[in-house]
Amino acid sequence: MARTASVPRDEVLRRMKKVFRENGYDGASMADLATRTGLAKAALYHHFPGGKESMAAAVLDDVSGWMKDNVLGPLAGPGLPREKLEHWVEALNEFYDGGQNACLIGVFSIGEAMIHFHGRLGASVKNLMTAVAQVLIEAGLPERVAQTRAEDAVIRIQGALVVGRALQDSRPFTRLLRRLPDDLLASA
Amino acid sequence: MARTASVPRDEVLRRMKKVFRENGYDGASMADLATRTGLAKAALYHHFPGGKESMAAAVLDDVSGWMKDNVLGPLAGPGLPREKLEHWVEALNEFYDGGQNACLIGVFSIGEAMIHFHGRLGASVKNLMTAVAQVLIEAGLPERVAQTRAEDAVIRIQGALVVGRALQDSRPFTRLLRRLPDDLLASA
DNA sequence: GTCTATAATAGGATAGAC
DNA sequence: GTCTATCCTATTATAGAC
Repeated sequence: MARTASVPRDEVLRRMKKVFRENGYDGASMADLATRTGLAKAALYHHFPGGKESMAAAVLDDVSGWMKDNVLGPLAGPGLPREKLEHWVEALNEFYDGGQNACLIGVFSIGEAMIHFHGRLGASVKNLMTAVAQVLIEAGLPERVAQTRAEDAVIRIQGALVVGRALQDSRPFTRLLRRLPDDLLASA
Repeated sequence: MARTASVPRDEVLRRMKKVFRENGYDGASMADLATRTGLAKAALYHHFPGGKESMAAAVLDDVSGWMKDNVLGPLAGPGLPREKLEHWVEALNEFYDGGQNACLIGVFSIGEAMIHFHGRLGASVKNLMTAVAQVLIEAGLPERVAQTRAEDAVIRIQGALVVGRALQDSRPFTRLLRRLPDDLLASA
């Protein structure tokens, strides 16, 4: 499993993730993935014998790990609610590159990818909503309000990414992130 | 242009729209489109000589027409702001079948479709945001607030469709529609 | 581990009969 | 207007040398 080659596995995953985000699952061809990772198709199959599906799964695993380390962990960890939410939106801004990157949850929820991955996509959404709601409960909001707002936050993030792509304008996303902590913490 | 055949053009467009919504542009194959419309591939090419791209364009035209008749027109027409917004969410509920149908704006904003249609997608989003903002201005909200809320409404609709798909649960969308008019008209 | 070459299949598009 | 049959390219995937 040790990888000492020219393109480290992390970088391969990073580049594949970019291809999937831009083209979706059905729109991402092995030729794309090979060219953009800098590896020949056969080399990709060496690392991911399951083909495109296992490449997408590996990318999702990588994203899940990042989310656990940079979002779910910090949200569940110590700190003031507001500070944790501020840290969260900063992490989101980085992850989605200010709204320029699509989210794989949206992109993989149609076509062939939906068949393979809908379970994981739903779980990711649920985990995030639960983690955000928990922070809002810590902040003193009633559970029901916390859950409604957490759902609304995830909805808005996904929606802002879609609208931003359609308009080719990252401002809806950055505007959203700026007011999200205040909106979430407003008195009930 | 008169069409007297077994499957009328409107029905063909309806079925193609369904295929594109479920599979995206890159994920919708000519074989799918042929099977699901009930026409042979060659018959589809007879009606849409431009191939898949012009089929998607025709579907987008059809949707634009529906939106103009059922959303943009009514929003710009006579009536109380609240009644127009209530009518709007009813139309959305019908159009997205209670959240079960994806929106082509989101689905076509990646891959090959993004290249062909990003202009139209952005225009659709802008038109809707403008129409909603105008109703809010009629309702007495300051222009800046109206625009912010209209953007937020479109963002939430798109986001609720994505989250609903990922969770395979239409409730986020129906919940959103229920509170949308109140949220939009709340005092500034 | 990586490559070139190639097999096997699916995809978009067309020809030509009816 | 619709069909069957076909073409050509792209696509997924593998073989086998290095």
